[in-house]
Amino acid sequence: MLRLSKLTDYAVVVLVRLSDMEGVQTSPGLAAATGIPEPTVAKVLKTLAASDLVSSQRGARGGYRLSRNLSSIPVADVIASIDGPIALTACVEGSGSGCESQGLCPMRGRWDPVNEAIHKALSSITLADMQMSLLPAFRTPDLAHPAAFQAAAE
Amino acid sequence: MLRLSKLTDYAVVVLVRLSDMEGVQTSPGLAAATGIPEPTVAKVLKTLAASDLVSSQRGARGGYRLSRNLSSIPVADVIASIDGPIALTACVEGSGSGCESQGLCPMRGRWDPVNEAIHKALSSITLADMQMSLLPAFRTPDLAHPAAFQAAAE
DNA sequence: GGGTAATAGGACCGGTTCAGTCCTGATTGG
DNA sequence: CCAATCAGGACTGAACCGGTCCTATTACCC
Repeated sequence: MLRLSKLTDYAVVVLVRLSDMEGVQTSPGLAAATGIPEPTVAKVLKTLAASDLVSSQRGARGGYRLSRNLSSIPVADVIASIDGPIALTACVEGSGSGCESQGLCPMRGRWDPVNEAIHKALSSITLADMQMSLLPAFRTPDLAHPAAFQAAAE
Repeated sequence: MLRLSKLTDYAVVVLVRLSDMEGVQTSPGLAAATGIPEPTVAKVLKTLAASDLVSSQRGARGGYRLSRNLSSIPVADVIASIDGPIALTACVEGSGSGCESQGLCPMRGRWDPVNEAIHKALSSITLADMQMSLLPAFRTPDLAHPAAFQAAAE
């Protein structure tokens, strides 16, 4: 199957949760609220901040907040932020030399229409859509008792 | 990015090439025609045969042939054959016990609309579409001199 | 001004997955 | 009966990824 990176999954959770909370939120705070380990939440938030999906405030009393509304964030943006450009490809881009079978790669351009279709599909779904597809029980978590999340996650 | 398995890429190449050739083709023959190593071609064909995308003939003078026309094979079918069901997911299915955070997984069902959109997109594109998006030079390879492919691929 | 709380941005390690190969058996034509 | 071919699975080496941690840097607050 098309494997989605776990980090992307976390990113969606964190962003949705962030929209439920008021003001700036620290990464330890979000970790407690989501049940995701703190270092991992921090990593995700740093990546999201680099793509301007969240804005960050450094220093004491700092933290993160959404830089746009959930309905203005297509899931394509989140995937692109964490996993890189959306493209179904087997060719490794890091190699610099391109495909090993230089210029004769029979794949050249073959997947383009597929990628285009996928990108279009992912751009039409926003985080607000994903938020709504949750079970109601998880839509408005009891923020007064974040520990309940921790316990349940074990 | 959404990584596509290399085998799936090979599968598309082999299927398109298969449609260009007459009669049943052996896997060594297709390996020579595509420049893909023979054991790998054999593995791909076995998998495709298990999904009925190609039909196989065992024994001497046996081989493979397409079981449907290229325009009747959505790329979704090829991906599903090689990579398994099309679903963007971070949850590991092999685990049997499902998500570790039993029943409280905040993801539950969240990606469903996304998967649906992707599946729809991939079902609307056939191998015939991908064949056409090739550079003309590679559309009708010189089958009389398959060695040219081998040499160029090195 | 100094201490504390928080983000920024890497480096790093271990586990998992995957591409690729090979081996043994089953089937069929000559 | 022999040779050619597919079927199916085991195995290995390498690449990738998740997760953690460490060291700056920045800003608030006393």
